[in-house]
Amino acid sequence: MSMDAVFRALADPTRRQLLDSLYARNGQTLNALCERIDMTRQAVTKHLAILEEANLVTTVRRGREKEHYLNPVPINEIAERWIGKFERHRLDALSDLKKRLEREEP
Amino acid sequence: MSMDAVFRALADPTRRQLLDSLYARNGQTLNALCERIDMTRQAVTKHLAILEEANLVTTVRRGREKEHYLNPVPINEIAERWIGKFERHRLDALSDLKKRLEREEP
DNA sequence: TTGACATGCAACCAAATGGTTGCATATTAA
DNA sequence: TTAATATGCAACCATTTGGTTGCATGTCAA
Repeated sequence: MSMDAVFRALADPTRRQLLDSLYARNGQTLNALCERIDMTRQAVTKHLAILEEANLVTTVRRGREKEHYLNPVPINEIAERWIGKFERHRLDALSDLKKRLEREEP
Repeated sequence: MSMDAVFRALADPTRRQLLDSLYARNGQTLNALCERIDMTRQAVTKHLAILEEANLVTTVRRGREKEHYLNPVPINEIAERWIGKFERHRLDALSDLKKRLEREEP
């Protein structure tokens, strides 16, 4: 699996939306994924193909349907590339704090 | 800072190389960054502008030079988007194991 | 002050990208 | 078997992207 394909795949907002959709409900079919996106089915198919090639999505054929599953491994490798392990814990803590404050303040 | 800009910035291999370069040695000037890349200075300038817009790189003007610094915060946010906190620890452990095996085996 | 050095800006071009339409194939259910 | 459903493939097009060249501006050092 080339990291190049992963980054290219993540570059498009529609493809990120697809990942979000699968993160919310894993194993959706092509038609199910299309419903939430204002775009032809063929366009969505292309996006899914790119996500599959990047190994961010895995598919299982089930009869005439095709189920899509999110694979988080490549995303984790991105973080590991530019964030030292020690620093990462610090950033996570910071991010947690920020979220907690956002929930309380407004 | 829009996540859209971050993903777009990371999509290009040259820009990722620039981040790698800054991860190795922070605070490099434009000319220093150009040395390792087979491309005109103007092209590199454009790439750095995109990284800056995504807030992945911060710059400090120092006389006639401009120093570039890596900002890891947006990268951490990517990981947090699609990886649950619990799952992330599991993935990190897995990744660690894999790295250790790779070091021993060959 | 003046020449060399470091960076900035803009016009231009080829290639990649994201979308469309049209048609083909395969599976399920009546 | 046949009609409806679910997906696949290919040609085509507008826009974006990544690179170039050429010239302008600003700063340091002799």
